[in-house]
Amino acid sequence: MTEKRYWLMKSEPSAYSFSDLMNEDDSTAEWDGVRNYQARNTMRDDMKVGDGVLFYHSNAKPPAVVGTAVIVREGYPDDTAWDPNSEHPDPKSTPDNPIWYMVDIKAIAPFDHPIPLREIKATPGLENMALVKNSRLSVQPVTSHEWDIVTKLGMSARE
DNA sequence: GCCAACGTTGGC
DNA sequence: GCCAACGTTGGC
Repeated sequence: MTEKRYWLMKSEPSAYSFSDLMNEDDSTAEWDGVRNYQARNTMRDDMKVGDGVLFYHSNAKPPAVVGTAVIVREGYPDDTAWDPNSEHPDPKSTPDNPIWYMVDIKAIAPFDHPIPLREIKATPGLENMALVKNSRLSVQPVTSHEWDIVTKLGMSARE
């Protein structure tokens, strides 16, 4: 039994929001369309069923962590890559030689209080989050300590 | 293998 | 809308 790990995944809410995920059958969706090698490697090699996910809204007002999700299927080829009608086709990727991978995630719960990036930057213990350090990575690791702080902030009732 | 040009991300 | 940071492409 390996230790449960934690991740953060970004989406622009205008393209796909946490509410969209909640509205899927079984609150579950394929996380397709990722075309970045580092994010690909994370999904293909590192994410395991049961790992926790912070769902982050980028390019939002304000940008914020808005809820939690869980990995329900481990990395498998992203078939949208060889669909010319998909949003991110990549003719170099084929069923025999897939380049891009995806996972399935399932929504757990929206935060009572979304945590804006501004607050993450100002919270002791979160200043080293990949979100702050490398703001462009769309799938990134989160430490268990960071997970505890963020979920506690997000789920607790505040004045 | 270097690196300039270019495209994308994403906060502000 | 601006632009910094970063990744990718492609000429050489």
